[in-house]
Amino acid sequence: MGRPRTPLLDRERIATTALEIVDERGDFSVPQVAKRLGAQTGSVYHHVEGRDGIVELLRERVAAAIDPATLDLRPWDTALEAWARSYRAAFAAHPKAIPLLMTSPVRAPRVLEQYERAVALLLDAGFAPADVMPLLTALENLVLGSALDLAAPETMWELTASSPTPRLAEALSAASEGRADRADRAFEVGLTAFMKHAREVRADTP
Amino acid sequence: MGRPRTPLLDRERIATTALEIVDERGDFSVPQVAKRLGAQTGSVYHHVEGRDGIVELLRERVAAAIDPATLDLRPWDTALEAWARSYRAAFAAHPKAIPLLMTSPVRAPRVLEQYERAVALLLDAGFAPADVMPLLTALENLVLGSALDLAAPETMWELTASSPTPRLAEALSAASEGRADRADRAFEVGLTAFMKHAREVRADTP
DNA sequence: ACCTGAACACCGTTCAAGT
DNA sequence: ACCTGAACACCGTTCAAGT
Repeated sequence: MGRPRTPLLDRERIATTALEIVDERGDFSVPQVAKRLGAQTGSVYHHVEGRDGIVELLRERVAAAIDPATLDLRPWDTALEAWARSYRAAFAAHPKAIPLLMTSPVRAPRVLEQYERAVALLLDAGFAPADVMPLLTALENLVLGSALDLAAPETMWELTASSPTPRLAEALSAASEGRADRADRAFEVGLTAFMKHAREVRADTP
Repeated sequence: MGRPRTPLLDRERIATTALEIVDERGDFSVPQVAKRLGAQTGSVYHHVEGRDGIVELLRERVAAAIDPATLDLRPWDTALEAWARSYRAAFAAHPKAIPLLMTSPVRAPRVLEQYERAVALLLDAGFAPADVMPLLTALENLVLGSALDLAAPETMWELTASSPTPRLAEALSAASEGRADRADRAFEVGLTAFMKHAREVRADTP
């Protein structure tokens, strides 16, 4: 046995396969990845820092879909809003992966760089330095919270006869149907609220 | 062996022990719970629907700390804001448990009942039925997203020399120190924005 | 009814041994 | 350098057998 002529594994293929499995099943294991690539479980550890390393790879993969060009837009609020939408869309493309990726925030260099540019955007727009991080963190919370909603089970609001909830039923039927639709609308509400507040904070900055 | 004179296990003790372990280690296993209660692993399955059942128990436990009396406050915006704060505080009391509980939303009868009352609060305050669920879902996203932030690792913004981020560093040093503090401020920003938006939506409702 | 003890299939991780 | 094969400690879950 030993080493094959052409390598079976590399970080690229491991990440692709793991994401494939997660998209299908909502989770993955190292043996599953290895088997799908025709290798032994142990071999994976020569390319990647354990299971956690693969998860981090997935985080970077998904985050790579965030469009950095949004931050070139002007004025600042158009840019920030477009960035937030692109950020959420990147996660929405892999709904089953969201619980796995959500545990810790994306801190890959590529994303850190975008935060750097988002900070510059706000500072150059006239925001007070002390206001910038709380605003960006709140925006990140909004994006991740809404993405989590996207991953929630479909029968979220199963109304049982045991606990009567007539007003909730009324509000639910008045809302549009479909869970993606519902999640999208909630995101829009949150984003609208955030952007409006951000504009006011800037207007109040001397 | 067989059955002891006084039962070793019940749902109550299983939940308490599991939460204890999660608070300490950030995760738990069925064998760990059993061992701490002096029982065999298999015995746990006589009281609880597997590991997932225990997680659901934890969700209910943590959610039980949400103060329902907040929803009795008036006017409606005071009530809604107090409820959101209590909701988040319930999760904040068990930061290490958050990633475990976040995967699916709390849908225990006790919490569903509170949503029923929150819906009634908004309907009675004059909100349009179609606006209520998007608003409440957005508020839930805000609470959960901010709770997730609370569970994030401490060294979130580790700035490496490899990718220079001077503006980010500037914004970070201008913000107050401490991760809990930072997370709290971001939550306040989000909550302020949301409440302001909700008041405007109501004012625009005929 | 409640628990034991053993079994099963599956993990994540490490490491000597091979080419 | 890259992979195998085997090992280790640990899972979640089921179930006959005991009292």
